[in-house]
Amino acid sequence: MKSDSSTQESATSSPRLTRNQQAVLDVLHQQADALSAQELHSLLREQQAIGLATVYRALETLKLHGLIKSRMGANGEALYSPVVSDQHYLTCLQCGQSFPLDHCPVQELETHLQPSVPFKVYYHTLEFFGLCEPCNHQIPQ
Amino acid sequence: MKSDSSTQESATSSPRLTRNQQAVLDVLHQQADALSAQELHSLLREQQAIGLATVYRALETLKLHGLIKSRMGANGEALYSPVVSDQHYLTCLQCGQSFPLDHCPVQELETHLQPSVPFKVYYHTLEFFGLCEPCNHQIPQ
DNA sequence: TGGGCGAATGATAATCATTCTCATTATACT
DNA sequence: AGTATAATGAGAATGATTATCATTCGCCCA
Ligand SMILES: [Mn+2]
Ligand SMILES: [Mn+2]
Ligand SMILES: [Zn+2]
Ligand SMILES: [Zn+2]
Repeated sequence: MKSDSSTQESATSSPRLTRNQQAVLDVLHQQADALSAQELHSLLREQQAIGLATVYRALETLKLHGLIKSRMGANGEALYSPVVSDQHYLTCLQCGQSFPLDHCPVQELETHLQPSVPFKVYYHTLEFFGLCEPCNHQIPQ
Repeated sequence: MKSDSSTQESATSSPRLTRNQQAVLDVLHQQADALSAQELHSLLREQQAIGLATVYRALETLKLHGLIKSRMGANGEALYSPVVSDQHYLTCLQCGQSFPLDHCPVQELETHLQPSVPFKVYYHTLEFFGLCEPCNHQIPQ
């Protein structure tokens, strides 16, 4: 179970990925949940030498190629995941916990989407915010 | 059309807002587009003395009360808007420009939502990412 | 009406994820 | 091999957001 240098298909034509970009993408594909850049860096370091800046640059490139997406974590860090994982969450505004939805409510909407401007859609983000059961009770007032 | 100190109704029971929290909320209601915390601070300063920290604290409180929501701007700053404005965007991954959608595709979905866990939903965020027409051509490869 | 107290505020420092710089190294191509 | 170009890493810089902490405000009640 290692370096699948096969993870390629995407929204773009033909992404020529560097070894590091491919390594980042592979780790993201191996993980069940979204990872922060720094978590990614730690995981990658277990197998090879790589700088943090390179991880950030790889993430930027992969995102521009429509291969990965990101959402904002509770503590102000971006969480990255492959575009193919169409996963959404209920997120608590108080404690930051995220509860996964069991299916995407806008899957087919994206294809039917009729933008008023020409635009090439790679992916979407959808998230519901509110209060989880415990937090809903201990809210002041 | 000015300072409605009446902007109150929300998802929560009875939000007792401070003068500053109300001022922040009022400015957000007056603006057509989402504002960053620092833009808000500048606008508020035109009418009254208020510290930047207070603006951030007001935003946090208003968010916890389900009165406002935020999305990540292109340059790493959070953009705040009232929850009542159900507006979504196509955002370009390359240049950061945002193009508004003309209607929300998940409006009624939110009410029908059947979470696997008890959860009080205040609002949702939905955004489509990709490349705008100009950027789609000048992408390397 | 004045005192007391907890919440709110503001100035400022601290935090910390992300980005920038720049010297070095790998890669592609002839 | 030799050169041009892109990628990399270490570390410094950036900048939005948070934490501190001393001061002030709003509010209740004797
Ligand atoms: Mn989806
Ligand atoms: Mn909506
Ligand atoms: Zn919670
Ligand atoms: Zn663009």
